[in-house]
Amino acid sequence: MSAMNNVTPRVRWPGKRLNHSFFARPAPEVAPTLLHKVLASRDGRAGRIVEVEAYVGAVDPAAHTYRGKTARNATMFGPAGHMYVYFTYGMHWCCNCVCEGEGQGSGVLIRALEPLRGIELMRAARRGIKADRDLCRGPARLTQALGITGLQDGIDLVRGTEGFAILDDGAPPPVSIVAGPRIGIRVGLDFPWRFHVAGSRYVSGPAR
DNA sequence: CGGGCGATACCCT
DNA sequence: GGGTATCGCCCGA
Repeated sequence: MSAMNNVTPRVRWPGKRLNHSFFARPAPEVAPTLLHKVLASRDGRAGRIVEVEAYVGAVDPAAHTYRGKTARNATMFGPAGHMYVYFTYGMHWCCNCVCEGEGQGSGVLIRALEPLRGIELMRAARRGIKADRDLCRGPARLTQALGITGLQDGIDLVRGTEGFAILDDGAPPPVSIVAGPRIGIRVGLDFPWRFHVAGSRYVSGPAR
């Protein structure tokens, strides 16, 4: 019984993993195509992506990478398809997928999920919050629901060998996508790089 | 459903 | 030392 050291159950991915070239494009191009894809954990938790924001190094004053590479943002300058996880407001983790190519510092922040699977695990991770709607509505809520922290900074979402992956489960793309300014920033408001599924109850911010 | 407010620790100037 | 890619709780409607 040498497998006793791994306590976490591993389930089959509920979809097929995306390939590297999907992420190797400019973030504002990748972002809307991530809607209706699935962010999944190997322990069975999964949610459909319904809201994202693109951040682009060098030209985007709202991006963490705007002023160049630092210890905190190093992952964003790495290979596309990896996960950049950062800590904010003294208590919250948020996750992005790195886009374009190495050295660019661009990526897509995942802002909200519609819970699909492992909902009881999500509820436990979210201190028993009852409403499914509130489990993953917001970038820090979804990381908490899926168990994502700084430990996952830099993991490969394409190979999926480190516990998390982004999948295509065959769901059709959204019928309608809303683009607008990003949330929670003071600069870069002229870029319409927030994208969400029109009419989704699982999107953060004021309901449309 | 939406606004106001406090909590919190790390990064970078 | 200032600012932060936020959240939960409270309140009123």
